[in-house]
Amino acid sequence: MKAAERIKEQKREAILRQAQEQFATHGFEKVSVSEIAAGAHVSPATIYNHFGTKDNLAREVIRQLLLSLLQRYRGIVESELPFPEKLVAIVFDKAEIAGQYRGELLRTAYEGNQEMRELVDNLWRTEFNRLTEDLFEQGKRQGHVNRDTSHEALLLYLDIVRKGIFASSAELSATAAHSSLIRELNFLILYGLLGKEPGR
Amino acid sequence: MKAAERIKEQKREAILRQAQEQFATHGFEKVSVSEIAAGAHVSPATIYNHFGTKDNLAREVIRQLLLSLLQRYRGIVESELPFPEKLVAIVFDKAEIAGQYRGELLRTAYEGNQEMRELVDNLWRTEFNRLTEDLFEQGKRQGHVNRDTSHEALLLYLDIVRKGIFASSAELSATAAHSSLIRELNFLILYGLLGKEPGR
Amino acid sequence: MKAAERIKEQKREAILRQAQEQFATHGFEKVSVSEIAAGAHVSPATIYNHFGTKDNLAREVIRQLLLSLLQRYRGIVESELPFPEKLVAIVFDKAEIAGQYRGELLRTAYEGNQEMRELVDNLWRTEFNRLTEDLFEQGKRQGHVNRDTSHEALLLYLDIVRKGIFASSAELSATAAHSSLIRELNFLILYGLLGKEPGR
Amino acid sequence: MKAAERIKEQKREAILRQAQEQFATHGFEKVSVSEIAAGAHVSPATIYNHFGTKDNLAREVIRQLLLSLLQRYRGIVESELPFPEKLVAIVFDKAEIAGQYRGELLRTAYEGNQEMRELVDNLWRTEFNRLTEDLFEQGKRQGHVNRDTSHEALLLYLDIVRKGIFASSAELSATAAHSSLIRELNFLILYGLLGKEPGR
DNA sequence: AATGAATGAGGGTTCATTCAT
DNA sequence: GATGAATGAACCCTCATTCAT
Repeated sequence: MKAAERIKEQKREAILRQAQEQFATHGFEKVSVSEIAAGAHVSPATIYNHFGTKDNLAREVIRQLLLSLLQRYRGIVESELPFPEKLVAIVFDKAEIAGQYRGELLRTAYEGNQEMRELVDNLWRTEFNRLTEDLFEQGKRQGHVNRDTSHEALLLYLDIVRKGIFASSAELSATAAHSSLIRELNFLILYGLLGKEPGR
Repeated sequence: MKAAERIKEQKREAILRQAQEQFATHGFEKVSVSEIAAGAHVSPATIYNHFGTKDNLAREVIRQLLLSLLQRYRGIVESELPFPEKLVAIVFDKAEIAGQYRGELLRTAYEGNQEMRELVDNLWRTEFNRLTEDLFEQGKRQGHVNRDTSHEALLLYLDIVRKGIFASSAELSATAAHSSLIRELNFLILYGLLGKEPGR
Repeated sequence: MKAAERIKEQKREAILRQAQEQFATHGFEKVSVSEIAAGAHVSPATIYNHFGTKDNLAREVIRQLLLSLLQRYRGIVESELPFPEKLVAIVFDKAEIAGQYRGELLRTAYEGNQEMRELVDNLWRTEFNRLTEDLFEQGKRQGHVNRDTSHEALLLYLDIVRKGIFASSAELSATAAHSSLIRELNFLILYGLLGKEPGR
Repeated sequence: MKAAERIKEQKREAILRQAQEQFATHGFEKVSVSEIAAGAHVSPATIYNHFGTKDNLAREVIRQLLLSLLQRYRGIVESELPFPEKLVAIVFDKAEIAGQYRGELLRTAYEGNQEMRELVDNLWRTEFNRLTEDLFEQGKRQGHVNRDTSHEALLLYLDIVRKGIFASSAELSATAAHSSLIRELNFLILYGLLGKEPGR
């Protein structure tokens, strides 16, 4: 019995891995269940036994993604890094790039399903935001961040930059070698278009 | 004969208008050619006479979008606004929000077609970038922008922030009323997370 | 244009004929749209262009059946036949046998669709019943039918016998040759199990 | 070992009970083997171990049904009721209503299987008919039934009325309260549309 | 040049059935 | 003997695309 369960679990994960990969590469609509099945060396019917619906499969992929994202995020926020480096780490966290397609996927999953909405709301609007507030509290306490700036605005800016980086990830990875460009980009994110580095 | 040509042109534009609208609202995959045809009071076959392919239609929609975008952009860059306001105008240009779905559309169009790729590359990487360089040259000349920062990095940052704002446009429009939040966001974009406004 | 419309109408009718035939022979669930399509020398997609849904197709089949049934029925009731022969004609009307499967089909169509329900209710409970009442009024006036028997009961009995004959049509047609058996059956329907023919 | 066999028998019967119930409620095609399995707290594979095929299961259900029907029928025929009441009891025997769906089931089972055909033929055309002949012999001996009417015709009429009542069972149960209607219906079955009750 | 009808290819999904455990 | 997992085949349906008119 143990062996059978292990095999089942392996298939389930193969399916999830394939789905995650293909959705990320080609988008939810462009990937057929048969393709995922083929990629996971499994019959389409097996996918339905496991997840019931293509939509459900997508939701499960998102759930896993969000959870792993949260874990990485918490790891960074609670690490011993200096505050500015935490910011940079968060903004560039490669794992997030896997979430590039979250926009599209989330819309599909989020709009179609009450349960999913609750999961995302709970996770994102509670856990993520709480962690981010902790982070900026640190930043303010250590004098890096302007005390007058509201948490709301900080959160929004961080989110925008992250999303923009996902959306640009193709170009970014193309120029990844130009580490000097990345350094400059970091600088712009931290000090803005018009800002000047304190010490300069 | 003039009349016949005018009618033909009107149909073509009705199709493009419908396509642009529906793609933006429901996404490329979710809109069928028949739906566009119905919306434009035209037979599906007519769409094929004009554009040959659904993908081609999408490409034409994008082409128009890019061209109009470029025009608006040029308008802002060559306007008489003070430099920081130009930046803000560009970043928030509402028209861009109409292009929110470009991500999805572009993928479809860009990946599938050599010609399209060339168009986008020419337009974006040439025209847009040249305009943006002009802009930052202004900024540097007027002392707003650090001379040491490369144009490449400035372009990238600007692009990231714009894309991030598209991706967040739902949340943004929800909180549009909170103009104080928007003001703070502007500040963060211009002066960064750690920066301090010169005069403060 | 006329030719095209004629061809379309021919295809539509070929589909309906095939559907009616196959549904009657094998039942709604056992017949696939592809089979009907093959039988009508048409692509499955064409069936969907014409009827939208397998259920809808079934509904259309029923609608036609009911309407033709009503017409035959009216023909009999309003004919010049003597009253007892009208009864026999109605009970045995061969066309009704085509409706053998109405039970199953009707359930599917009736339960699933408001519009259908209204059609059936209107046709059956209004037209059919009115005609039947006319019929029995004749019978009572001519002294054939007991004035004390309610129309409701007469209707019900007639319906039961008709449905029973559909259900037994296989056996009946097997013994159709035995016209003496049929004559006896007529007698039983008219005078019952215990009844005695007036003149005997 | 006795215990093991008893358990096996219990499962078999649970499966049959579930199958009978679900087939009667939703029809053969609409019920999946998995649903029956779930209802009987058993794995689908167990059903296949016991019955080999969904069709086989249906046949077994029918076999049981026919046998129990036969028993009830024999009970009525051999009872001490007066003849006319026996007729009424048979015609309205509620158990038959459970067989309402026999039409559909029988078609599936009967058409698909030689063995089944033989069973039904044996049971129905032998046992049932013999009992019915006994019944009408009683009726004739007691002077209720016309001696000139052939057994064949009496059998056929009885069958027709019974089948018609199944087919109308929905409407009948709807008006079940109107016992006066039922009384009238009985009268019509016994004395026909044109007949007159002897004593009246 | 425009159309309406027709279709091939493919998509999501279900289910009777099998098989290793 | 019983099971849960897996699957092949089929089903209903959609849609980009073509073609006769």
